[in-house]
Amino acid sequence: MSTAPAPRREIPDATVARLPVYLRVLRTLLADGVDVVSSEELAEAAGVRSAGLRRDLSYLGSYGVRGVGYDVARLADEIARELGLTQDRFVAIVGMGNLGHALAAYSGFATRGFEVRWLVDNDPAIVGTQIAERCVVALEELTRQDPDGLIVVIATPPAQAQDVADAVVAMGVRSILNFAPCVLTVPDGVEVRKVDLATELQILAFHEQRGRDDLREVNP
Amino acid sequence: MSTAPAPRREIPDATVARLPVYLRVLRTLLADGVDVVSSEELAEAAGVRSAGLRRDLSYLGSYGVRGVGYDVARLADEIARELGLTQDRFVAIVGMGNLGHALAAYSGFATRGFEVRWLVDNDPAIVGTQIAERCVVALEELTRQDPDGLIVVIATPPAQAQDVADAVVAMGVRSILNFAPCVLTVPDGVEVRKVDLATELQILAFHEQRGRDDLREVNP
DNA sequence: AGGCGCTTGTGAACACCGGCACAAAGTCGC
DNA sequence: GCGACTTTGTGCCGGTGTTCACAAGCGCCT
Repeated sequence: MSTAPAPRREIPDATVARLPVYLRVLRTLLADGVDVVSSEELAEAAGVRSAGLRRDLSYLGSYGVRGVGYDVARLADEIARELGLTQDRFVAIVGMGNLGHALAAYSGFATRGFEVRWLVDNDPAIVGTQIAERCVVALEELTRQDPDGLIVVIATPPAQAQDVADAVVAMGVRSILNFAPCVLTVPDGVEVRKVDLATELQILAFHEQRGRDDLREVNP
Repeated sequence: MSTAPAPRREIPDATVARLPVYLRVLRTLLADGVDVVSSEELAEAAGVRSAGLRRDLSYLGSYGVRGVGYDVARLADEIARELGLTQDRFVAIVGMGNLGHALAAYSGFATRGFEVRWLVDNDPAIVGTQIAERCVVALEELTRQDPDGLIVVIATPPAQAQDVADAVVAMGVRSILNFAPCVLTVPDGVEVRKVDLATELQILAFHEQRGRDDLREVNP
């Protein structure tokens, strides 16, 4: 089954976080008919330095050709394989409020290889209705499904997020994307990534203030 | 107006990214009537180690009392001040598709001190309509406003994101939160943070695959 | 066939960050 | 007033990530 000798190298987290960006850029290039790209060009398009890009790619193996560059299609395949996108991945969105609703209708998941298969809510008034051409089910229903390759997106109010996390961890889910502004406690082996919109704004606010203060120092 | 001598210390990015979390936890504690908290308790609630928390807070100054802990209200104020939340901050959301729509209706902004003041779209069929009790305006209208303290959220399709960024940078905006899956190029002094949902899923997919591979090694 | 120019892959130095462990400093009880 | 206890703030170190700079390798041209 394995097509390559599997370098089985340890890939740093920082590199893993950038691989999806490279993959997106590569697929854009592919759609534009570009078949070879240099690290300089790819780095420019991905918003990183070329040296860092080459080091990132070196963790995957030696897929570049010196004096030429990287084969776009080949490199895209290798990154997709490393990210585990060769097998099917499914998404369940829990919490059909404003955000969950928007995520259910968001087309960006499907175009990047993720099928939104379950929409979940506990409000009896919502369970059974259709959202984005999919039927909303109760959490109990979800927990009876196969957790293999399933990623759960939590878009509930913060008060219910931990309960949802506990339930899906119990059914065997090991990947959670949390939009609720709260800290989730999960056992080892379960990966949680959080997206907190207000936090992002506050980080921006800090930098904007610092920029203004710096300006004030030279311009009192 | 400055109550403290302004330590003017350099705060590491990693610390800045955690301050909003501390602030959120502190305000929850405050609402529960807790007025003093130890680094151990606060770290537990924030999902970090106590030593790291103390180091983070030490960049703000010495606001703890040895043998006792931190005054919750005082510490929350200091963090809010450091994050620049003492002055009013406004948000403009550009792109009223699924995501923009949900963000406009999302209550989490207001509760964390950000007022969504402008909703923007270029579709003439949408401009002038009401979303979440606010009138949608054209991008031209936004660029005539005062950029001071304004944060622009880009929720357009990727093809238009760079144009929007160029326009708001030209009007003087220095903080952008980008939801479009593309790289934005901006001048120095402009801060861009990106939130890419598909990227987050791909990172989770990688870790899930790695976990499965690791399992296979001991369980062939 | 051989040299030349271009690009990759990586060794090494550097900056950053997280954690341990402990001294400094404050409170509480008597 | 003083000693014991508690908790903060920080010096130090190991690991991680990033950048520079260059040798190695590949294709092209003559």
